[in-house]
Amino acid sequence: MQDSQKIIKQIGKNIAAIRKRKGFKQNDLAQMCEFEKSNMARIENGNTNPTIKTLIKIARALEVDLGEIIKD
Amino acid sequence: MQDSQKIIKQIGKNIAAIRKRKGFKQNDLAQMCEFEKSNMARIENGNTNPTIKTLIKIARALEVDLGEIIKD
DNA sequence: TATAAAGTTATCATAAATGATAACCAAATT
DNA sequence: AATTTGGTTATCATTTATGATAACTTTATA
Repeated sequence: MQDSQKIIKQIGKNIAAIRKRKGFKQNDLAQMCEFEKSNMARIENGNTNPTIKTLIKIARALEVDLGEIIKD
Repeated sequence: MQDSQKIIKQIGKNIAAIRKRKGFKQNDLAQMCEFEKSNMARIENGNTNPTIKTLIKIARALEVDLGEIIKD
C-alpha cells in the first residue's frame, strides 16, 4: 500500500535521526541490535517492512520509547 | 527475546480491546484489513511477530493512531 | 587527489509472516 | 442438550524479512 509505505519511510527517517543525534553509525546500531548493517540501511531507507520485534530492538538500543520511532 | 514477547502480547491485547470497544468481531476486523481471521487470532494472542505494515492496516481499520496500538 | 570511513545496494540462503483452508474449542442462546 | 457464533489452533504453500557476504557509492579527511 502506498500509505503504509509513507509511514515506513517516516519510521526509517525517525530511526536515522535519533541514531545520528546519539552519535552512532549505522553499523554501531546494527551491532547493538544484533543484526546486519545491510538490514539497518534497508530499514532506515524504508526499503523493507520491518517486524515489530525489529523495531523494538532498535528502540531499546537507542534508549527511546517505541512510540518515538513510529511517530510521524 | 522474552521482553519483545511481552510487548507483542500487549499489542495483541490492545488490538483486541479496541476491537471489542468498537463492536467488531475478529472476523470483521480481519476482513477490513484484508487478511485472514486466523491471522487476526495469531496477532491478538501474541503468537506471531507482526510486520509494521500489518499493524498499520489494523490501526487504520480501527480508526486509531498507530501509537494507540503499540502503547502499553 | 587519494585514502578511508560510512552508507547503500545486490545476491542468495534461511527463517518466519501471512494466505488459505479446515478442524477444533468455548460461550452463548435456543 | 443441541445449535450457533465467535474465537483458536493446525497445516501447508507462498511471500518476504533478515542473515550473511560482498561489491559499490558517497562523504569526509589526509
